[in-house]
Amino acid sequence: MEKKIKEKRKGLPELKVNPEKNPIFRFAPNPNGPLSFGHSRGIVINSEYAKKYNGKWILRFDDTDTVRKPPLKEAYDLIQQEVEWLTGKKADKVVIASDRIETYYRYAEELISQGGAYVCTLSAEEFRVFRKEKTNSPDRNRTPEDNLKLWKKMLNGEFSPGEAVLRVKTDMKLPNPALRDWPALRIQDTQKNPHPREEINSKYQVWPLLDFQSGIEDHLQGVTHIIRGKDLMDSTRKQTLLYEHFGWEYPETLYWGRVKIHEFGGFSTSGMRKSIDEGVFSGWDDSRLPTLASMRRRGFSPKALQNFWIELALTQKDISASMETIHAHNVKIIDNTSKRLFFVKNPIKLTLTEKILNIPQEFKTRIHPENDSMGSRKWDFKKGEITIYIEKEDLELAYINSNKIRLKDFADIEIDNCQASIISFNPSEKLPIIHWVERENSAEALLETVINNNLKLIHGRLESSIKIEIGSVVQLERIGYAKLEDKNKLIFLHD
RNA sequence: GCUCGAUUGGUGUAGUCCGGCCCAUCAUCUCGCCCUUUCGAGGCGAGGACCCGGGUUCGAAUCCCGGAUCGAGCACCA
Repeated sequence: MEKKIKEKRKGLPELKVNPEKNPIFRFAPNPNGPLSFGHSRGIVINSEYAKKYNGKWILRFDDTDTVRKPPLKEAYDLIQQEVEWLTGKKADKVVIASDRIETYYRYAEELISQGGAYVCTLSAEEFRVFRKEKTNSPDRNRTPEDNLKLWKKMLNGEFSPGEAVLRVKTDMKLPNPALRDWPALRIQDTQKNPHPREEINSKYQVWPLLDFQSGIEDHLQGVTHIIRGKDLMDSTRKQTLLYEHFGWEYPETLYWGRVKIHEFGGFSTSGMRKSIDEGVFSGWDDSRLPTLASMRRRGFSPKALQNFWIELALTQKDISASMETIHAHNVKIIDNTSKRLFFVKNPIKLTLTEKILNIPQEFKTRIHPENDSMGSRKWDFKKGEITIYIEKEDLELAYINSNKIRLKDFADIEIDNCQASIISFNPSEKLPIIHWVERENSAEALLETVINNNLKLIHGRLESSIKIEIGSVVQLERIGYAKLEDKNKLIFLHD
């Protein structure tokens, strides 16, 4: 009698691994743009598993469509940088499909020679009828020799796009229509649509399709586990059929479901690319875009994204998550190190006089409320009278509190027509607490944020008592977290 | 239409293989309260779920049958 211990699983589920060899994972984006937030799931999951099982993971650029999803030249480098940012290190290996076209050709030829593939000269539309009727294409019975001749013609440019395609022989009676004699390589007019990588350009006009390229490459790289979206389930089945022709063993395969983020509408990489070109967005790192570039720019911690995806784990369920969850993860990481600062939006100027109580020489408060080791921030005041700024909205808040309000960490004041005076240093009444700045200890600053899906620059005054490094994330008290992008320029992260 | 796949609180997730330890886990969320000179963080408490219908069984979130719903694929896209 064995007592079964049920322990709650935390993090990623266990994988079937062969103890004899270290597993190899891969993530294969199309470099038709930098990475989107959605891509980060594939990177996090695959790299985490590689780490967990002491394996490797390969970053592979599946850049084999020069017409509909043309690769973006800059994306190759950008993606590698983003991967490094997200995982904290470079991918263990980088493979570019367009560098390996001739390898794919060799396997295509081998498959033709074995009678496992044939050149089909039916148009896509014509073939659709055969697929539907479960009948063989008239080209299916050609000998391997004849197919090889036609294949050479494809390579020599004797066919135009759509006139010939290499199909993997499966079985036209297969219940799943997607699997019936699926296309492996097709012709693209690379004169008209050259590959953006100069070394490739118009060099090839016969290009593998995803199922073929990916299937061959996974085997060549010794990939042991494929973890990808469930939209690629049929791809697994197609590739399994291809592996049977070659006598290869298909890797362990797992899937994740679709993810919808409430706040993001439907963005496709190609759609974003178009909008950026048209000037609708300022660039790939526009705050409104669900790209890694945008999240990185705003100051998200890569660790937060990792935790988010690990928590969602690996299920085939279609899920719909909210940015709030990601924010919650991020706050946990950044809060402890984020310096507190006052930023007054739409500042209203008030003169603080000594009508009731005198103004002290200085103002001092902690940089972080719980973390004393971060020290304090201090403002020196001139004697007699100083100029302070509060938010317009907060002035209204004072009006509904008999013109009284509490300046955070400082004093209760009474306001009388742009003149204010300290009525108490201790919180004497339950007054609303607001943030504020003093003229000599603050500077004009801009806060970039998104309002109603528009980019807005909010003018304000930022406390200048402590030096904030450019690129670091601070908490603007009562507003939210923001990153100092430049001197006197902040970009809003989240609240 | 055909072929896959999924279905646990508002949102995610654990448990489902090997039925009892599950009047169902954890996180997020919402609402209270506490602490705090932030609308931040923290603490405490509360709220809220096994898609439906049958069956098997002493016992079903878990096994079987049927249905519903959602999603994906059926591209010379990835």
